[in-house]
Amino acid sequence: MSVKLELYKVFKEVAEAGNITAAAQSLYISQSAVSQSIKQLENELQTRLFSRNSRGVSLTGEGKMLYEYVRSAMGLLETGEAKLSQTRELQMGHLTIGASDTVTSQFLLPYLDRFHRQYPAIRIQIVSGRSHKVLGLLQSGKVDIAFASTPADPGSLTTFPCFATHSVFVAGADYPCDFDHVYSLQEIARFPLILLERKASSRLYLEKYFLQNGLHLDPEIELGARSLLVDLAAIGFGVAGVTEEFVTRELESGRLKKLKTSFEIPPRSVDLCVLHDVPLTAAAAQFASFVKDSLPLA
Amino acid sequence: MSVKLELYKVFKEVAEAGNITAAAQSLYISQSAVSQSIKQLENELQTRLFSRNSRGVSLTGEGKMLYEYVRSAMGLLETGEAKLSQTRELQMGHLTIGASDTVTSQFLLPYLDRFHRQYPAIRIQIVSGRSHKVLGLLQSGKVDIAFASTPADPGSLTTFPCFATHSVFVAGADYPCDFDHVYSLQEIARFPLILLERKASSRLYLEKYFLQNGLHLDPEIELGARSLLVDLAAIGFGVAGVTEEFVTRELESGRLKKLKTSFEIPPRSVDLCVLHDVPLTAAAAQFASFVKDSLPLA
DNA sequence: CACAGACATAAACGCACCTCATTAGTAATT
DNA sequence: AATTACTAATGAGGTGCGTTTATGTCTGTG
Repeated sequence: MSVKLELYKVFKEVAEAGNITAAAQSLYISQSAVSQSIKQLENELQTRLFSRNSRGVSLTGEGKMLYEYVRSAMGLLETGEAKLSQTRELQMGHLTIGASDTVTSQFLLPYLDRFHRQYPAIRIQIVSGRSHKVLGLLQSGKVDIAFASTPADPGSLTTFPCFATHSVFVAGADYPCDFDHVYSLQEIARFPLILLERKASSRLYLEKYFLQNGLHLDPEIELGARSLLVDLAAIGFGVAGVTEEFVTRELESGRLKKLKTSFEIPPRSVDLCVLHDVPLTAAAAQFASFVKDSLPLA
Repeated sequence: MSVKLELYKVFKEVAEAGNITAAAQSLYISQSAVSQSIKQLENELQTRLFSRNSRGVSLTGEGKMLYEYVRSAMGLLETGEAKLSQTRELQMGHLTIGASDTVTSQFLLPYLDRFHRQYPAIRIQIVSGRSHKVLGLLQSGKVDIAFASTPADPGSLTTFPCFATHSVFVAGADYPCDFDHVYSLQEIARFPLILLERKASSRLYLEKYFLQNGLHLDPEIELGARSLLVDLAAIGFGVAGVTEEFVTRELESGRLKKLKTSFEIPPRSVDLCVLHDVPLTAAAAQFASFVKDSLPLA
């Protein structure tokens, strides 16, 4: 291995360009320099690596063989450097996540915990907001990564389904209804309903589902915050349409009870969203990996 | 990958020596040079790779990680170089030859035998086919070297006449003709003729020759394979136009007999063909030399 | 405290590599 | 056939850069 390694860099470039002049431009050096380098490499290896023809150069059989090794070797060095820069950046950087409070507390907390434990030097910032708001923040670069319900138009986003949410109907344990009865859509619609305000995506989703079945949802009460909704349902104000995953605590404690239904509203997915043309910061990439890797491999 | 690759060579040596001074000796450069190289590498990667202590240096965590990549990469380059030198010394590699079955068995066999005996590590592959087919294979790089009847258009080929073939007319020993009579072109043309199919180059050559003398060849029987032609001629079906060199065995055994002719069809040459702008592999060059060197120096 | 051994630093040197300029071959124009 | 436009190769010369030499600094050791 006495060959000057720089020559391999040139070799690789020329092999890929198939053209010394073009390779020289890629390398930001003169054509002459590249030509000399190739000549030198061929001398040192005592092997013809390229055949010269009028439209450029092409690898000989031996050249092809060597190229495979060189390409792999360069690849290794590159990934080595990449890993290095990643770990370096994970020792000083920040990560800004856009997600709703509920998603954060119900789904993300364990990942945030682990991530912070492993990379204590990374400052984590969480911007709360509903789906369409955090997607806006993502587009404008205010957050590195966002969690949102599957957006209608993917646009410049790359989405990755992470968590499933199920819409269910609940009521306070004392509410005068039959918790053993299996309710139909119509029966549910006739209850005094407690729903989130109309701009909440889960509310819209629910409405859409009922509308597809010819039913109009006419809530008794509309609320802006999920906690209020839970409170009102708990004191027996009516039947609340909520996301099951966000009221697990209340269901377990018995404060709320789920109504049996004859229908099942298709689950909605909370997606990890990133801008599809902007490379992630090391921290963001790492956090995304954390989440993705721990998902049930659907 | 803007890092100067030479630095990795130094890095690897230092990592393995665990000692800058020792590494410098291994690299046959000064301690200062090594020290500066490591410093430069650490700067360019913006990462501490070694921790300095009084007895030398040792890799940091990041350094260890990087070292694995560098070691593998260097290993690849080394084995690449090794393979290259093996090929150069004909200790390995392959040789792909395009030639017709007849040329192979009548002309090439002894060379193949000698070559394989001398360079047993070279894998030899022979692709069979007619002249224009193997020339196509040559152009497309499927074979390193081809043997074909002198092609009409040399194009990007370099050809080298190797073997001469003579077109003659033969018949079975019992065939009712006068084997002492000297036949003219016209007389030959009047026989019931057995010829190869029209796409065979030897057939075309024969036709062309007769046409130049104002005669049209109208064969009784056309065949695709030379062996069939021999069989039919042997059982007295007619007079066959064949290449003398390909029926030597039958002529010697007396199964076929040659008709005397007043004319002599100019011999055709089987040429060794290579692409004129692509350097040969070591194996191909060597085989070509084998063939060329043993020819009667015409 | 002096000494040895290891790495870091400074400065000057000299060559390898680069740039520039020209030559030369081939293909595709007209 | 002459022209144009590619290509790669070659020659010459200047200089950036990695090297060497020399010295400094730190740590552990007798």
